[in-house]
Amino acid sequence: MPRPARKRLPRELERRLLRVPKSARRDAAFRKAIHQIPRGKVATYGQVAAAAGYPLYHRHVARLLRNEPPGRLPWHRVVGAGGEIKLRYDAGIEQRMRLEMEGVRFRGKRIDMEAHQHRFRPWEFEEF
DNA sequence: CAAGTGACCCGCT
DNA sequence: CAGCGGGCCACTT
Repeated sequence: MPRPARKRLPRELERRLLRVPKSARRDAAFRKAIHQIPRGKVATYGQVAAAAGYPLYHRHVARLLRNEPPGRLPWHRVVGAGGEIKLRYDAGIEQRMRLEMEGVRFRGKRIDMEAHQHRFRPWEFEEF
């Protein structure tokens, strides 16, 4: 008896489910969320994580941004809770300047979140 | 394998 | 407002 032909999953599905590590899926979701933040708006690490479907993963968003090669993501639009810049030294200055260039206004050390909070649309992140 | 660490966050002093 | 502790999870030591 010939071996019954084994059904093969569609390539794309297989790649997503089997080949791609979980962390890569997460990071992709994080990047996607960060790309959604428009000029002049900001979101916190925690909000990005939650919008990407991974609440509690705020630290991972930070780690991604730290490792990500510069130039691809609008990294400066991701801030700490309450609109606080978490980067230190020069990096912190740069982030603030980039935001101010986009019209983001600060009250003291913090961003005026009332005015610049980005609201994610949940349905855009229902994965696959 | 345990302990420490981080572009975090929240609650409580 | 500052500092501390606990929580979180992956990575490093």
